[in-house]
Amino acid sequence: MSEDPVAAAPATITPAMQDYLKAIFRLGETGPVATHRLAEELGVTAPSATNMAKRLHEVGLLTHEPYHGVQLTLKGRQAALDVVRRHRLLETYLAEAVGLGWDEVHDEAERLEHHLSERLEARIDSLLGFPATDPHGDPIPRDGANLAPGPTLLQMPAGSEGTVSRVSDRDPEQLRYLRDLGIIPGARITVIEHLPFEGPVRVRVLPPGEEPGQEYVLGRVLAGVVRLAS
Amino acid sequence: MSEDPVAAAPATITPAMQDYLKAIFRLGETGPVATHRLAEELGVTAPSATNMAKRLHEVGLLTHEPYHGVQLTLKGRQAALDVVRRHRLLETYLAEAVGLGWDEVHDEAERLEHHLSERLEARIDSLLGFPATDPHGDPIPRDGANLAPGPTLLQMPAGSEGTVSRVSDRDPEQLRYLRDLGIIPGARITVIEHLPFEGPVRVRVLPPGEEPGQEYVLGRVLAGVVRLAS
DNA sequence: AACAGGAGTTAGTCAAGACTAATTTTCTTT
DNA sequence: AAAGAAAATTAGTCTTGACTAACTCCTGTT
Repeated sequence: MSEDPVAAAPATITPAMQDYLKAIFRLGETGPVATHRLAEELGVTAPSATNMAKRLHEVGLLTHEPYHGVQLTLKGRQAALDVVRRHRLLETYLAEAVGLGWDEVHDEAERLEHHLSERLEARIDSLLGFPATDPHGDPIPRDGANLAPGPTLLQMPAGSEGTVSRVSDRDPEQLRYLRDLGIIPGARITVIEHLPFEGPVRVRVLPPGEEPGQEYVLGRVLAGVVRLAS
Repeated sequence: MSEDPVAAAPATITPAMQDYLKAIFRLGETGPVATHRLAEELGVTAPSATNMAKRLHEVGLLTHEPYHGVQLTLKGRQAALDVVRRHRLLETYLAEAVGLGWDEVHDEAERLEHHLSERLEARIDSLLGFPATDPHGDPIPRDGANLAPGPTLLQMPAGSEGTVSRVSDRDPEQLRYLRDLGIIPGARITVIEHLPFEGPVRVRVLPPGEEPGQEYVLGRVLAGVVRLAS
């Protein structure tokens, strides 16, 4: 009897968890994040980071490959975006409506971001006129969609599953090829494994409507062009 | 070496401690507070309350006479007033500046009150023009000064008339109901009669600005929650 | 190919704060 | 004055999230 690898929704994401997710999001734009970098970023010891990594892995917010760093799952990425959104919205509000200095807002937002209800978040957003960026010019994520175009298959750890959101439209040849494989927006896709030495990616594809699902191996160029919904 | 009986300043007062102090302050206007009342108020079990009482005693925020309840020390009372002040200031701000409804502000303030920096507290106070009372009519403590609450409708004899000074802010349902009746701070109210056998109370209400006045019958719970200016 | 040193993990501890179960005090009622 | 009920406490457990100490894995040198 082992844990479900496709872990259920975490009942609640504690403030500490939110801080870790946010830090991983910030550090992890390009690949896995080493636990010691995480520890350093958060000002905790290395074992604390490992420990939290294990727990976040268990609730399915990230994947933790022992000795090789952590990577957010789609769910984890969404949760991180939620926190970043609240943080930047608060910074904007504190600067514009409350009149705090732009050097003061970060610390205040850091304390409040974990305790903002959805109702209050929405109200502040609307009072500010749905701003696109915070006072430092950083974009404020909205609908989980805007900030990032969504990760490519290359960036997703083995085992993760998601829905294809878009496919680069540059090369008609590529597009036709991918369409023949059923890799089109809306298709469900599972990353089975990354083959070693910068190798290709094995995936299982479930085109919308079709059932059995089919396995393919995609070269890195192709895998880097397919993005999942974030 | 043992603990100093005249305990030193507690390094930090945790959010949980703040909630206990606030509840004791609210319940303890007249003498010691029984731990089971405290537990009930906070929605925890009796042992949890006893346990926290012991810890707060150790850091000198209250005195705990085993089997005979707790009482705030001066330091504890001051800490409680700080929390109450932040709570009521936040309620006022959320209602006046953010535009939340008077039945919504309590819950939001409850979440944020533990994470308000002194800087932000002072800024909000000044933005509001140093208000004396919150939207429910409760006084906002300042410099540790506090005020006696007026009598409730239950305590007023038939025939007496007065102005509503404050309404308990605990239950949004109650608040909406009372507001619909025009029972808000500033309304004129006359107690017509107390119905027999612990019965409800008949009152006439004159909301501020409105004229004719209207008669209602209030259950004892509701009547016990509406206070008149003293 | 061995190995040093750094990164990562395991094991064990601690404090806050909640819980249940069992026990003790105090109060009320006959 | 004794019995029961109600209130309070003790004892022991659990979870979260941090820590130190000790061990293991990985990698870049020689």
